[in-house]
Amino acid sequence: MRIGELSQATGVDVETIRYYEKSGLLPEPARGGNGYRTYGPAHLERLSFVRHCRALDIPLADIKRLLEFVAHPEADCGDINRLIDTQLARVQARLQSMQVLERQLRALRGQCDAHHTARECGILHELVAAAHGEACACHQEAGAGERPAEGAGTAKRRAKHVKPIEPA
Amino acid sequence: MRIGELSQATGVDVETIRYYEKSGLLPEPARGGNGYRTYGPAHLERLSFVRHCRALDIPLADIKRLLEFVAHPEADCGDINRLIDTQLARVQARLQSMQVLERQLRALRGQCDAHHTARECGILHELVAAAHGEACACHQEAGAGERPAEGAGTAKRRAKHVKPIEPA
DNA sequence: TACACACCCTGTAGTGGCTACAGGGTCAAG
DNA sequence: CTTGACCCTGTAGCCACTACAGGGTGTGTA
Repeated sequence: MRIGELSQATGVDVETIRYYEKSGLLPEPARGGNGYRTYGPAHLERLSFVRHCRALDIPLADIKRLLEFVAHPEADCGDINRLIDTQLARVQARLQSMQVLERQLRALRGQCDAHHTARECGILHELVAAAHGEACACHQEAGAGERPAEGAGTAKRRAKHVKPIEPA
Repeated sequence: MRIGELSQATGVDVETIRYYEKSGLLPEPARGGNGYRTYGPAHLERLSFVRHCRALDIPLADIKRLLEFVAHPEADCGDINRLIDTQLARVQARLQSMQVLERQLRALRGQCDAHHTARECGILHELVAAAHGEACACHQEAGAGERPAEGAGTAKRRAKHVKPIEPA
């Protein structure tokens, strides 16, 4: 099986497969005389495993850890549970912030109904008013009137996210 | 006002302010004899605007466009509405995928209750079984038993996301 | 035999929105 | 005269890819 066939079989981009190999998620495959990678069914399975985990939005580093558990079945599985719990908590936190965001954007969107000039646009007015520190439609219900200089540490949180891939 | 004070006043990290400037979101401020940036109330307001938009998870490129509308109030506001609609759609799509994800992870988590070895761990079993193409607890309700090689284009979608900052 | 075309290789750079240094300068207080 | 807080520029890192440049290989057809 060459890389293109593996790609076809799994629906994973060729470049992504090479990227996984470089990241240590897939073992280095054998090479033909021409230098081409040669894969077997074990590789396919492992790639599917990785992909399924990615569909659950599990970060590559965690997938690596899960793969170690697969390789060492005698280990205690407590860490697996914790890993999934962490992932679940991450997703739940994001879910909640998305819900809040949706409400806020809907409130903002409700400020402008028809075509005006930007000067008369309720949305722009809201955004500018918010910048003045005035109460805004989108954030009024957050219970936070004004909290200046409370951040600085707030931005420290980095919760990057890539939309999960559909299950393979 | 020096950059540190602006940072304090808005809760935005100093490095982030400089980053916004480099990205063209903030105008280049005047400089003192020592090369230090000097800001006025207009900068503060503009930074607050940017931050409020970021709290709504609006990408920097779109914020730039909104700022142009602020500068040109005679323009038609239709684009503003479309911009917010797009943003709302983006958030809603993500919201939905987060909801699905949460269900999936919960189903997966339910597979392991106590402490076993990894060999007996229901979670790991599920993940491995899924890699085999068998039906799994997490993805069974998606209505998709097996769709191999349907992807390839699926991974093309890149829906990056940074968790929105709390409203300033 | 000549060529086109599909596939493969490596390596590097780009995405977004920051964050974190390294390596230096400036300024006020003690 | 030193300490420390602040400021400067520039570069590299994060994540999970994606995209390309610049080359080699293998197969089918004219």
